[in-house]
Parts: sequence; structure tokens; C-alpha cells
Amino acid sequence: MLQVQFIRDHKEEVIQKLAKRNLEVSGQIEQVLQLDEERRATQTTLDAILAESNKLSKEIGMLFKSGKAQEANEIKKKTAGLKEESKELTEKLNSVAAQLTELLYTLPNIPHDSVPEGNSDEDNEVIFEEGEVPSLQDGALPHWELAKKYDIIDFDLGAKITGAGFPVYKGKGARLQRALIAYFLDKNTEAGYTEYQVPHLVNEASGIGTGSLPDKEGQMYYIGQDDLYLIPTAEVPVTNFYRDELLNEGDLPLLATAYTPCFRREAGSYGAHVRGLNRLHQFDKVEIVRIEHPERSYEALEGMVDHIKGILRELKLPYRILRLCGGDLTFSSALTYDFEVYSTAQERWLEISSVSNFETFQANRMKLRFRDAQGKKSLAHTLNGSSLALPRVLAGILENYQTSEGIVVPEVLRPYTGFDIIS
RNA sequence: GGAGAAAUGGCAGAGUGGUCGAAUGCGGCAGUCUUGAAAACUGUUGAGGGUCACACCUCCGGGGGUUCGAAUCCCUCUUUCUCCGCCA
Repeated sequence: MLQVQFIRDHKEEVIQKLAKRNLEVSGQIEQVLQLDEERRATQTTLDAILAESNKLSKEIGMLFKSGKAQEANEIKKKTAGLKEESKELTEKLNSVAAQLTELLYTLPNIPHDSVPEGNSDEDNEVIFEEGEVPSLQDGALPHWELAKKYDIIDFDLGAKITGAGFPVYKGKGARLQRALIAYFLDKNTEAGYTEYQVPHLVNEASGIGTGSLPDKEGQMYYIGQDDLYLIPTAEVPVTNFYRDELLNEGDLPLLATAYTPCFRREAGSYGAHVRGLNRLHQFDKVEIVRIEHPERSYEALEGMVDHIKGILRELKLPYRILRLCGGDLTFSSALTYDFEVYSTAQERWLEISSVSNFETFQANRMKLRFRDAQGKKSLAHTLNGSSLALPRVLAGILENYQTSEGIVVPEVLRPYTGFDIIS
């Protein structure tokens, strides 16, 4: 959520920078400023009435104490009108404040200056590419064929017990999943991230904190009976550890990592591109989250990018890094780098990680602040990234490591799998 | 699931209708003393809104109510603890 104070002080800048997202928000900004003005005016009037009412109440108290009940009752009569007025104003204030918040919820984060112009994923900027695309033999298979051939993922069984998009991993496939999770968590903890295991259901406040709610896209699974949401990513529970916290500057940065399953309804996305592991309703992901000092958050973002690069290098997967353009940037993010692995058999790039700096956008929603040495309080910056999303990494491994003998396990994973080939 | 108790500032803990944003202790910060440190002593120390700055307003788990006035009374929700039951 953008800060009202910032919008007040930088109105034109906000309008101009949100244009990068191909949004024309001048009408909404005007409305925000108007509601804010109204909110403050109402508050001021209400405060004056409450002050008067407090004063009278104190007088009444003193009069009763000194036995002057009659005088007290006289003053009591005067309070009735004030009470009525304050009630009306409070209602108005609540209504205006609610409208303001609702409107602010509709405004996405301001893109960083380095975010390229553009409308869709086609305008994303490739900033880095590394790794060799293996030349596969004739008859190279896409991962869903390989999964069937080696009996390591059963999509039909998942569809039977739950539905489409809920695969069952089996045998060496299941073991490989476990290996990847352990490997990623180890890499993250080595880099200083504290490992957590977190709930897979969150309450509404947490969803709002990270910007997942209000969920206009209907992406989250909702458990109505208990008013809880299945997490779409570990980002939601982990970042919300720090909701409503006032940290000390010395506590920063805070680094956390967690493995969780992720649940996404993916309403409306069907077709060839969602085959196999490409898009699922439930998938596994290891996430990294950082709470940073605003002055160091972009340095931290680059650090996260380097960290993920290191993992992909070790896995020896061909990958590239994109800087997302304004049109493709997610709602809460100021700057996002996407990592994509080249899926040789499908001959396409698969997104396996998204690393973002949200600056104060989430922190403002969740009131995550820190106090500096001078005692000044500021919103912290929140960042997160996948390190990594499993299904597409698995797809990349299956397709790129396939040989006539079977699927070779990347070397760094062998201590975790206990086998070096799936045949 | 049933019965009971509780939720107050960074922490501990008082406050059961009136000048309480809240005693006291610990902790933190500043100072005095000291070569330095400790101890002792003195002062200071919650958050949000609002203001140029004050004033002023709001906040004692969340929401609602009673009252001229609520941390304090009532309703409700959440969480924690104790006991019983069930259970991986």
C-alpha cells in the first residue's frame, strides 16, 4: 500500500511512475487526496468535540466529589448534544477512512526507475544468460513423457484422488523432490537464512499484509468454515512474522527461509503450456525472505540474485535472468527479476524463481517498522525470492539430463538422493 | 469437545467507575561520582493521529454496549493457562 503522505507530497510523480504499469491513475489519486483531506478535517472537528466533552466530564466528576450534585446535573444536560455530534462524526470518519483504505488497496506499487517500459512478458529485459543448452538426441522427450516412462510422477493418480494439477510423486521421483528441498534449504542456511517450518494456512490479516488479499483474481484457496486461506507461497506466513513489529535498526537485516507446499487456484489458465509440471494447483517451493534497511535493500536484492545464480550453476542448468517490465510486474513489487530455466525438450523457458523488492509497500500494509539510533521510526523494506520452485526445476532436470541410459542426477544432488541415475 | 481462570507499557506487575496513558520494580538512555568500570544517586524512557511547534484526540487482546465519564461494568470474538475427555 502506498503511503498517503507520499502521495500528498509527490502526486505527479506517482501518476507518472504508475503509467509505467500502463495505468492511468490520476482520477484515483485525486480521490485519495480528497478522501484524505476529508478524513483529516473530520478528525479535527471530532477531536474538538471530544476535547470539550472530556472537559465537561472532568468538571462533573469534581462537582460530584465536592457534593455539588445539582451543578453537576446542569452540566450533564450540555453533554447530550456533544454526544450526538461525536457519534455522527465518528461514523463519518470510519466510513471515510474505510473508503480511503479500500481505494489505496487498488493502487499497485511504484515501479523502480530501472523497470523497463512494456506491456507484457514479451517486453521483459533479458539481463543475463548462462549455462549450456545440451544437445539432445533424437527422440528426446518432454518431462511428462519421461515421468511416465520412468514411473516417477503419476498425474492420473493425483487427478483421481484430488483433481488435475495435483501430481503424485513416486519412488525416485519422490526422493528427488526431497533431495531438492533439502539441498535448497542447505544452500539458504549456509547463506545466513534461518530455516523455518510454518503453517500452510493463514488468516485474513496475513493475506492483506503481503498484498495477496483482497484477492481479486481468486487465486487463493479459501477455507470458509474457519476463515483461513491456503498459502500461495511461504512469503505470506514468513513475511507476516514481522507484521505490527517495531524492530531496532540493529535487528536488520532479518533473513528467513522456508519450504512449503504452495496452493494456487490458477483459475482460467488452461492449454498446452500448463501440461505436466508447468503449472500446478499444488507445488513445492523453498522461499527466501529478507527484511531490510531501506538504504540497503537494493544491494540485498542483487545479493539474492547472486545467491540463486550460484544454485543454478551448481545444478548446471541453462538459465537466464529477466528484469520484468512495467506491464508484467506483480502488484506489490517495485522491481522483480525472474529466473527461467531452459527446458530443452519443450524448447521454451520456464520460470523457476521470482525475486522482488517490495520496498515499503508490504511494510506499510503490515506496519513493519524499525527504529534507528536517533529513535526515528521508518518502514522497513521487504524482499523475497524463490530458491527455488521445484516442479519446473524438476522439469528442467528431467529434460536436460535425459540420456539413452536414463536421467542422470545432477552431481550436487547425489548426496541427497543416494542414486545417480533414474533408469 | 466440557468446566474454570486470565489477557495492562521492552519485561514483571499494581490499578475494579472520575484529574489514569496508567503506581512500583527490572531493563534501556542521559548525567553525577570514578583514572576507567561497577555500585550508588539524579533525570529520562509506550504507540498512532494532528500541529511550523504546542494544544488537542485515540489506544490497557479485537469488536460492540451501558454511562456525563470505562483499563475498571455488560455482551461477543480471539488467544493463553489449569482440570476433564478425545487423539497423531
